[in-house]
Amino acid sequence: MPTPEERYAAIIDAAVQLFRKKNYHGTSMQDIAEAVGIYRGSLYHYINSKEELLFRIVERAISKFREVLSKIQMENLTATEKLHQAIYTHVQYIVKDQAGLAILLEDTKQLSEEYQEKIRDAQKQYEIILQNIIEEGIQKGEFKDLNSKVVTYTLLGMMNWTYRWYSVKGKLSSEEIAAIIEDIIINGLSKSNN
Amino acid sequence: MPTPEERYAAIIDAAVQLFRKKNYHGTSMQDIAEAVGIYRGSLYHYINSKEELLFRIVERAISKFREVLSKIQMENLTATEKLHQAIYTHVQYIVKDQAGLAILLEDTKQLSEEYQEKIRDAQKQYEIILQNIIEEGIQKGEFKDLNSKVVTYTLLGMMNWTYRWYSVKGKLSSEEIAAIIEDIIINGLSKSNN
Amino acid sequence: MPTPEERYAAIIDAAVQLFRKKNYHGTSMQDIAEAVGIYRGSLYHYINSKEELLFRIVERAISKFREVLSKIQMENLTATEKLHQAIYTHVQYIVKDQAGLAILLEDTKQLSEEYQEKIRDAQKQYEIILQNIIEEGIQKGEFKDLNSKVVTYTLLGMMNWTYRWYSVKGKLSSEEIAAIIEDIIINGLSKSNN
Amino acid sequence: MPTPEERYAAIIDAAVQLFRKKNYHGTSMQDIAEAVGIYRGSLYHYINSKEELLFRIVERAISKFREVLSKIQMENLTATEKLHQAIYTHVQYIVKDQAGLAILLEDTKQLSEEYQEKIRDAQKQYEIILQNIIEEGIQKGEFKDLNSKVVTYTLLGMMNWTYRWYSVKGKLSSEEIAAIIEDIIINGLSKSNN
DNA sequence: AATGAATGAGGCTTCATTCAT
DNA sequence: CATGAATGAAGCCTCATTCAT
Repeated sequence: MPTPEERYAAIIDAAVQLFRKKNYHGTSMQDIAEAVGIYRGSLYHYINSKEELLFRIVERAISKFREVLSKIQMENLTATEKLHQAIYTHVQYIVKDQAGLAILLEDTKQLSEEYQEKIRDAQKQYEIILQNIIEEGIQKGEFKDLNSKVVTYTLLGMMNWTYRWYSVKGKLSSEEIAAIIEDIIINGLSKSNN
Repeated sequence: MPTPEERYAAIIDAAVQLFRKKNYHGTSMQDIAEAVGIYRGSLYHYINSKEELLFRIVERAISKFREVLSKIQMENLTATEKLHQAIYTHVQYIVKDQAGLAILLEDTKQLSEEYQEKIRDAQKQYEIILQNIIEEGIQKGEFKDLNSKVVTYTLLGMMNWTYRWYSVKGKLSSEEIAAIIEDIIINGLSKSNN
Repeated sequence: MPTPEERYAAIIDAAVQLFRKKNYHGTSMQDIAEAVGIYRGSLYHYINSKEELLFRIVERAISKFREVLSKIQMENLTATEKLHQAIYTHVQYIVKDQAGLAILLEDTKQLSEEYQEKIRDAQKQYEIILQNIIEEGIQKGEFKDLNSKVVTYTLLGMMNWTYRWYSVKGKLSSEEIAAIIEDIIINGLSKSNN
Repeated sequence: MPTPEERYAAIIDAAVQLFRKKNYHGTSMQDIAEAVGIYRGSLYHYINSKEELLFRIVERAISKFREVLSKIQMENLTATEKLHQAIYTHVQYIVKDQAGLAILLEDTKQLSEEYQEKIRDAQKQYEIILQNIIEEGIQKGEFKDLNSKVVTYTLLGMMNWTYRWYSVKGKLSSEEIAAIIEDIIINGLSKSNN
C-alpha cells in the first residue's frame, strides 16, 4: 500500500511522462489514472483539477532553475565564472528533468491567465538574473559589448534546446554538453580564437 | 466572393494564428470557422480533417527551411560563409513566420505516428545539412574540433529560440539578430578574441 | 422533420414535465434528450446549459403572471373588482401551467445568484402590485384595515397552493376554484356574513 | 466528546439547514460532514443513507403537525373553536421550523416511491382531519356550504405559504399572523362583514 | 458551395458509499 | 467510533465530423 505522499508523487510522475509524450490536452485523466493504477475519480483525492496538476508541474520545473541561479549571482565571482556555473547547472537540470522543461515550454499556454502570469513572472525573473550576469561581464570588460537581451536569449536557446535532443541513451554527460556550450559562448567556433 | 484558393489560404492563416495562440487542441474547428467567417461544416469543403490541417501547416513551416539550406550547401563557399548565409536566412524565416515554427515545435506531437514521422524526417534532414556544414568547417580547419552534433543543436537552439522572444514591436531587425548570433557562434563573447 | 423552433419548444416542454416530476437536479440532460428523441449533445444546439434551460422556464412562468396583473391594476376599477380579476386570472394561469409554477417555486434555488436575483425581483414586483391593490382597498374603505403584507401573502398562498392539489382529472374548473377563493377572501367562511 | 445521540441530532440539524438552503440534491454528504465537523465516512455510523436522512427529516416535519391536530379534533369544541386552535398551532409550528416544511414541500420528490408514499399518506391524513373540521362546521351551520376540499386546500395554502415569507427578523409573532389568517378565513376582507 | 442540425464519442469532475486501518 | 482512500457510476458539456437541404 503506497502512502498518500507516494501516491501523490506517483500521480505527478505519471502526469509528467504523459504530458511530455502527448501534451496536456492529449492526455486524459483516465490515462493518468491508468498509469498510476487507480480509478479516475480517485485522482481527485490528491489534486483539485487537471489544470492545477499542470500548474504544479510547471511551477516545480521553473522554480528549480530560479533557486540556484540567484545563489550564483550573489557570490563573489567574475562574470565569466558566474556564467560558467550557470551553464553547468542549467544544463544539468535539463538533463535530469527534460520532461519538466518540455511541459513548461509547450503546455503553459493551456493554463488560465492567472496561472500563466505566475509562470511568466518566474521565467522573467530567471531571464533577468541571467541578463544581469551578462551585463556585469560587459561592464567589467570581460565580455564584448553586444545587445545583452539578445545575448541572454541566445544563451538560453543554446541551453534549453537540450530538452529536445538530449537522449540518456547517448553517451554524453551533462558536463560534456555544458563544456561545449560554454566554449562556444565564450570563445566561439572560430579556430583563430584561442 | 473569395475564390476557393483564397478561402483555403484564409483557413490556413486563421488556423495558424489560432494554433499559435491556443495550441492545436485548444482550438476548435468552430473557432477556425468563425475566424474565417464561414460555418463549421463548410470547412470540410476545403480540408479533410483537423489533423490534416495541422499537418499542412507544419509541413509548410519545415519545408521552407529545407529548400534554402540545401541550395546554400551546394554553393561553392567556405564553411564560414555557408554558416553566415544559413544563420541569416534561418533567422529571417523565423521572424517572418514565428507562428509556423511555434506550431511545428509545440504541436507536432498531436499528429498521428505516420504524419509525425514525415515531419521528423524533414527535421532530421535539415539538421544533417547543417551538421554537414559544421563538419566541413572542422575538416577544413575553419572551426574548432568540437562534437559536431552538439554544435549543430546548439546553433539550432540559438536561432530557433527566437520564435519565443522576438517581437515585431521591438526595434531589432532579423539581420541585427542574425549578426549577433553569428558573432557569438564564430567568435564568442570573450573580449580577448578579436 | 421538426423545425428548429418546434425542437426548441419540444425541449422546453420535455424539461418542464421532467423537472416537475423529478426536480431540476433529479433530471439529467440524458432524460430530456430521450424525451425529445435526440442525442444528448444535440440539446446544446438549442440551449447553452442546463441552468439556462431552467432559467428560461422559470422566467417564462413568472412573466406571464406579471403581464396581466399590471394591466389590471391600471384599469379604472374598484379594489374589489381588481381583486376579483386578479384571482380569476392567477388561478387560471396556474391551472393551465401547474408545472411552470411548481418549478418556479421548487427549483429556483438551483440557479446561480445572478439568475436568482432576476427571478426574485420579478416575484417581488408581482407581490407589490398585489399588495397595492390590497392597500387601495383598505384606503378606500372597501377592505378591513389588516396588515397588508400578511394579507397579500395569505392571498398568494391560497391561490398558489392550487399548483399542489389541482388535478385536471377532477371536475373543478379554474373558475369554480377562483370563485371559492374569492368568496373566502372577501366574505370568509362564517355563515353570519352575507 | 458528544454522545452518539447528540451527534445524530447534530447531523439532522446540519442536514436540515443545508437542505433548506440548497435542496437535497444540491447538498453533498461532504457538506453535511463538514458542518458537523466530522469526516465523510463517519456519517455512516449514524445514518444508513442520504435518502434515509431526508426521509427522517421529512417524516419528523409532518408528524408534528399530525399529532396536535388529531388531539384538537377529538376535543369537545365547536368547529369554529377547533379551526381557531388548528390555525394557531399550525402557524406556530411553521414559524418554529420553517426549514422542515420547506424540505417537506420541495424535496419529497427525491425519495423513492415507497418513502414518498408514506409521506403522502401522512399528508393525506392531516388534510382529512382538517377537512373533517371544515365539514363539521358546514353541517352544524357554522360555516357556509362551500366545496370542503377546496376550502381545506385554500386554508392549507394560506398557512403553509408562511414558510416562504416569514422572517424571524420581522416583528410579527406567529400569533399575529395566525390572527390575521383566522380573521380572513372566518370573516373575509370585506368591511361590510362584522 | 454553404448551411446548420445531428451524431456519438469522449473529457473533466462530483458524488454516495464502502472498507481496511 | 473515526478516518480517509478508493470505488464506480453518473453528470454536464464540448467537439470533430457527417449529411440532408
